[in-house]
Amino acid sequence: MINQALTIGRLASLAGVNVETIRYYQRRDLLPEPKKPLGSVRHYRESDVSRIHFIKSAQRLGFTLEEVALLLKQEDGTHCVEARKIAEQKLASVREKLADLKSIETTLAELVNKCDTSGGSICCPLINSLQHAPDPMS
Amino acid sequence: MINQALTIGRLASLAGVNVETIRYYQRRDLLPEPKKPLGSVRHYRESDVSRIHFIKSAQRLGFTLEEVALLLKQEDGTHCVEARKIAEQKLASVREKLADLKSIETTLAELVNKCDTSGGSICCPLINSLQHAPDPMS
DNA sequence: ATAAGTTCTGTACTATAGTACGGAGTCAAG
DNA sequence: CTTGACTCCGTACTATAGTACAGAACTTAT
Repeated sequence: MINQALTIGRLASLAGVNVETIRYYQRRDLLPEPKKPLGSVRHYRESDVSRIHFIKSAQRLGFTLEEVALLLKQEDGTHCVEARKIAEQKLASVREKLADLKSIETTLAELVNKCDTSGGSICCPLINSLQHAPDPMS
Repeated sequence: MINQALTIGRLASLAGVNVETIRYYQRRDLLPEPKKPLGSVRHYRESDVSRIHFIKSAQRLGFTLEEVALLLKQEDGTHCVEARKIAEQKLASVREKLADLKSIETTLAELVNKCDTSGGSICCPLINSLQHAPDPMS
C-alpha cells in the first residue's frame, strides 16, 4: 500500500480494542463494514476510531451495545426527534446513576472514616453496616 | 408451619428476586444455605433479605458478584484490615465512576439543550458531537 | 521470491449472571 | 387424605460481550 493504510489491525490498536471486537461490532451493526476491494483487504476511516471510542465511553457508563446501536442508528439525520428522545432518556438515566453513586459514596466514606479513627478495631461494624443499612438504591 | 415461616419463596418475594437467583447466590457463596431439617424445607432469617438487598445495590453500581463475595467474606470479623482495604478500593472506584458520569451528564445536557433551543432542527449535530467528542473516559 | 505477519470467514468457546425445567419430595387447605 | 402449590436438586439453557482458532488469501520485509 502507498501510505500506511488503515487496516483492521491498525484501527484496533488506534482505538485500543481487539481486532475481534471490531469484527463483533460489525456483526452487531455498530460499525460499518467497508466494502472489500476484490482480492485485497478492507480499509477503514479515521471516523471509525471516534466511533469505537464513543461505544466504549457509553459502555463504561453501563449502556448496553443494544442501546448504543439505537443511538447510532439515528446517524442518517432523518430521525432528529428520536435522537433527542434517546439523548434525553440517557440523560435521565445518567442522573439516576449519579444520585445512586453519591449516596453510596457517602456511606462508604463514612464507614472507612469510622474505621480509620478507631484504628481498625471496629472494622467489623463496617461490614455489618453495609449489610444492614437501608438500601440506597431501592 | 406454626407461623408463616420464611421459606425460599417468601424470601425471594420479600427481597424482590427470583427463587433461582437465591439458589444461585448460595452456589456462589454469597448467601448461606441454612441446614435442611431432615424431611422438611429450609428456613431463612430476616437478615438474608438485607443481604440480598446489599448484593443488589452493589451490583447496580457495577460491582461484580465476585467483588461482592470478597466483601462479604470478611464477615467473620477476623479480617478487619482487609475489609477496610476493600471498602477503600470501592470508595475510590465509586469516585471515579462519579467523575465519569458527571462529565457525561454535562455533555448530554448541553446537547439536549442545543437541540431544544433550535426546535429540533440541529439534532443531527447532536449525534455528530457524540461521535466526535473527545472521549471523557479515557 | 519466499517467509513471516495480517486479514478474512466462519465457527466455537469463554465468563458473568442468571433462568428454566424435570422429577421427586413436602406442606397446607378443603 | 387428596390435590395443588411450593421446595429440592441437578442439569441445561439464555443473553451479553466478547475471545480464540483454523485454514485460506493477501501483504510486507528481507
